[in-house]
Amino acid sequence: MADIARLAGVSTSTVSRALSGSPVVNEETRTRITELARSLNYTINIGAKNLRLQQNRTVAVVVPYDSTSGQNISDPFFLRMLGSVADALTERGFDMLLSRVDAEQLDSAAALYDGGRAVGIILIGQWHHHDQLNELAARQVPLVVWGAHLAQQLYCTVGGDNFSGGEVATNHLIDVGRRRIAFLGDVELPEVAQRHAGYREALARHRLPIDPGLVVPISFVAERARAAVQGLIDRKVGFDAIFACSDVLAMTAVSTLRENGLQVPNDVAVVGYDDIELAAYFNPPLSTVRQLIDAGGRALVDSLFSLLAGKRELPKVLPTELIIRATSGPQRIR
Amino acid sequence: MADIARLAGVSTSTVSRALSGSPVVNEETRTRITELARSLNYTINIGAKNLRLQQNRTVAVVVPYDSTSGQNISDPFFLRMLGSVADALTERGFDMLLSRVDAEQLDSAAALYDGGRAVGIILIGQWHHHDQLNELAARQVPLVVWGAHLAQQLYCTVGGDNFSGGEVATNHLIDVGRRRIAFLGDVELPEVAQRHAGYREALARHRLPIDPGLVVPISFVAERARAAVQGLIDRKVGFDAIFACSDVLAMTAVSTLRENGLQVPNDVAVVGYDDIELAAYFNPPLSTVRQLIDAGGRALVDSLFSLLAGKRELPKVLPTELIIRATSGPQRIR
DNA sequence: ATGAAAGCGCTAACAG
DNA sequence: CTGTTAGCGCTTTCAT
Repeated sequence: MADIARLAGVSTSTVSRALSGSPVVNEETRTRITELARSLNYTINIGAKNLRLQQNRTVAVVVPYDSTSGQNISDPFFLRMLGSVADALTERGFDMLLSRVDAEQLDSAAALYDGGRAVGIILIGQWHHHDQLNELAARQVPLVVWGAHLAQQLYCTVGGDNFSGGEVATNHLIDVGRRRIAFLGDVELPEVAQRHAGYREALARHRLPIDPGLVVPISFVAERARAAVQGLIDRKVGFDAIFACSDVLAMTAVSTLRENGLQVPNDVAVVGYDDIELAAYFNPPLSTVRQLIDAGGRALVDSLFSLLAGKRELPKVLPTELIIRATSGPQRIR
Repeated sequence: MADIARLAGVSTSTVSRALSGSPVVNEETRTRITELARSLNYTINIGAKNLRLQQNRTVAVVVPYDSTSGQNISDPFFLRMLGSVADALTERGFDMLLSRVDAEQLDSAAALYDGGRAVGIILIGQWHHHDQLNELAARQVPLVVWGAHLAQQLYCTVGGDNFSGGEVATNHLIDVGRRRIAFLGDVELPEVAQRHAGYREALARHRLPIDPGLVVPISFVAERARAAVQGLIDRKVGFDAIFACSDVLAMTAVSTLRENGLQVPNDVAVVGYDDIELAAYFNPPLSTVRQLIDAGGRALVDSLFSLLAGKRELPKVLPTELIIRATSGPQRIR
């Protein structure tokens, strides 16, 4: 900037004013400075500007990784949510700092805020870290989390209606004549727990027994789903439907069933969760509970900005919708 | 920091030294200061530190979006590549600034570098912007691009061996008895163009005719693939195989074929590209050309750091591997 | 072992 | 309309 000033024969103040489009600076001088800056590929140093102005147009988006369970960033749902948040942030003219932090040390995510790196934090996936998140919120860290709304929760969440999603999916499976419905998903995770509650509610309403042997606790990793479904078959638990907590799990389940000579939906009906793009093109097309990904990303960003504006932001629950395709047809009588 | 200094009864210099672990500061003072900082949730202001030190540990990762073609960030391959780059950067202790910039104005990506926001740029997807990228490289912007290696290219690329990928896939389809192989992909894109060259090479080597009517130029969007394949069928072009330039396109194609009463692989064999996780669980399991995503992300980051170290970095071509599953079996004689 | 002072690149009073 | 000056939070000589 000093260079530009020297070359233009003015002071740095004038350059600063010209470049920020201040109306007070002479028209001719402004164009001269602007030209000069462009020709030198000069851009304002945002770091210095931020320091001076005590401002910041960056949001940290944190995708925790669980080093122990090998939970990584590869599930299409989370990845798409990331893209959706990126778009919403871009629309508002904010930069996005993407951070992978160890889930055991979420405080290090807060450091991005404490250190002035970002004005707030969006966390994608709440996993097991309810308490840590509450601590951050208690410290007034501007924070929005994609996940389930829990009791005594101090932080703001945005998420799908997991209870209803689980309920609607299970009701549907019962409607098509299924009685022994397996549940695939890690019930330790708040979102999955609520889907499981919806699942139990639907069973109870229809006076169907709840068999713990039908609940298979697996994380969102395809390879584990294969093993889990194989185990279900080998143990001869007896089941005529699967409700899986992600489409990837559901597709893996279908594939494993077929390898075992079981037909979908004739022998076993399957419903997934998320409605990722490929669900419609799967064979058979996958019945699933749709989550509003784009609306979700936008809502996360909206909530964060409300928070920053000093408003007390309530958790948001987005509607889910059952999409009935071919994997959940009625049972064939044989 | 001034607060800490006051509370600890020392000067800011001492606090700075203590917090950066300088050996010169008194043991007792250091612990006192460290404790104080922790209890106040104080973190060094990285912006100010960077300004003073003229350094920076941030890399900008740019995912261009093509507003005209509706090309968005949703293809699983690009999303996973993003995750892979994020991991590689995290390992090196660098932050990742994720930017969605309009593909028509890639210069704005360079602004992140010019403005000291990032030490370098990783661009995921070269699309049609060869010339713009060359300009940036000519300006000495540290830049690494995921894409195809082109002639007279000044910037550094990392990419798969697209020619070989196209050739191997096509050879395989010919080996299983196919003669009329449709090509699905936008040949205007450098990567796809090279796959297409490999495709032509394989056909030529087997003295098979190259029918331009079999080339369907579509971008990486599932919905378009459905229309394209439908068009191929309606026009009665006559084809017994499809080579698609992404797994999403391939899966959509399989789905569309089936809707039209065509069997895969009996009537039409299909080979995809990328080998995304779901390819193995598709029905039938999808034959595809595997790209090394994790190695790719790592290589992008490695190349950028070499560049930053002042080395002249050559383009890297990663091997691809044909994964034969069930969608490319031999043609059934009827 | 610690403090005082200067300066990284920028902006915003305040003068002129 | 433009220049001078001070200071954002930090590190680092140079003294003490």
